[in-house]
Amino acid sequence: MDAEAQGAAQTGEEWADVTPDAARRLVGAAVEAFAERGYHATTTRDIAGRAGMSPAALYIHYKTKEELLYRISGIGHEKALRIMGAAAGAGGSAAERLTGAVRTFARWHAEHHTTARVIQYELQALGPEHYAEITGQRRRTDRLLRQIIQDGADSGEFKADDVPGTTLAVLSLCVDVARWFAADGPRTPDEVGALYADLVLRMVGADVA
Amino acid sequence: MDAEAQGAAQTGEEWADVTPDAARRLVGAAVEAFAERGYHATTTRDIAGRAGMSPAALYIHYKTKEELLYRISGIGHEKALRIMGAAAGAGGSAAERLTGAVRTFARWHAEHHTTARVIQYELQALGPEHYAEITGQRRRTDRLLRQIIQDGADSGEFKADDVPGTTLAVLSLCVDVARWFAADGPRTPDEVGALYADLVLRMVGADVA
DNA sequence: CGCGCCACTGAGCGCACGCTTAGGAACGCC
DNA sequence: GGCGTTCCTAAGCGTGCGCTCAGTGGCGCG
Repeated sequence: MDAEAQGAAQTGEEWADVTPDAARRLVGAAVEAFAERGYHATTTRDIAGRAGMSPAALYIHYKTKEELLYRISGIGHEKALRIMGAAAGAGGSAAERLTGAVRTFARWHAEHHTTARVIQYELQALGPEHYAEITGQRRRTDRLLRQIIQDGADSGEFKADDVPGTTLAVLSLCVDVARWFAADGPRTPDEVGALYADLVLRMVGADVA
Repeated sequence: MDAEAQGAAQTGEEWADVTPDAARRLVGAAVEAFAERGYHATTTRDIAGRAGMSPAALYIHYKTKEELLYRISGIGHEKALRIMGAAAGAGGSAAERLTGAVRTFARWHAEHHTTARVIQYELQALGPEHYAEITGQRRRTDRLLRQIIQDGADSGEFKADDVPGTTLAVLSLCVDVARWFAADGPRTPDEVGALYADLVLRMVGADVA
């Protein structure tokens, strides 16, 4: 499965590598609840209920409610990092790599908008050391994208005066997809990815095909 | 005071038209607290404490904690709508109007990032009818921006294939400033406005000066 | 069959929440 | 001074939270 296909594939089992089964169901239930109402407005009773368990069962698998958020954030950000890494490591011109990166990154945020919402907008609920760890993961993702844009600027392929600023804008654009995207809306994740890749290529001053 | 200056001016008294004084202090305290920790993680005791009052004093001026958020959202969105309206109503080409709109809108979200954070990311905490009302205000802002982009597309000034999609992306970009902007960061609100105006002009395929 | 193991439940602890109520200080007005 | 109004506080009510713990059912294993 190449980087392009990875984003769209298997919406079904996003948490496949969480075991045992009960722990996985809890993660799924928590993501749903956190995305819908926010971390602080979600109760452990609600999470356990959605997973078909009693409230006490949650604490067999996770020490606290915060640890659930931490696990979700870790797995989610790792996935985001892998997507960006695959795009950055692919061959081709800077424009081709940027197109791939934005298309898959934006598409992932649309496709998995519930997970993305949680990992992008509920981070502040993490404890300080967990927060710092996740922030580090996020910085690595940023760096990969910045390097692509820097490459294009260096080679003259892009006309970007402010590489860090442009990187920030591109990431911000992709991440914010998680906020507004609705599964029953007029756009498919694929369409969002294509639109955003096109818009971003213009932003960096590449020749649009 | 013209539309361009309006955004940057008087960071000090953002809530000048809230009276009496105690009600205004409560709004200020609530915005600070909501922006820092989120609506649900903020307690009425915390808000009252920041405003230098006892917890009970809050309920003299506001019926519930939710009403505080509603008032903040209403005033904030009205301000955002006025900024966009001033830019849309200004004279000049579509490119000039779009530049002004993005510059002031993005700058406002940077300058007032605490307020903006609350009104853009805590809306879901509102009750259903308050939420619907605020959503209406937001749709009016969207429409103003879309019209500018549509004008440019119609006149051939812009090359935008997907006007609603481009509008969505531009708004998303500006709004998300509130999420990442830090007052002690490397960029001033003016710089953010200028950078974003430039990036957006490229996005719509206008000739960049 | 008997035993140990362990995921799980029912009941509930202690706490902090949103919000209420009774009462009082400060002030304007006659 | 007497009185009403406005704005506020101290105290606390009822609720639902995150989390705990003693006990249990069902399973694998000899």
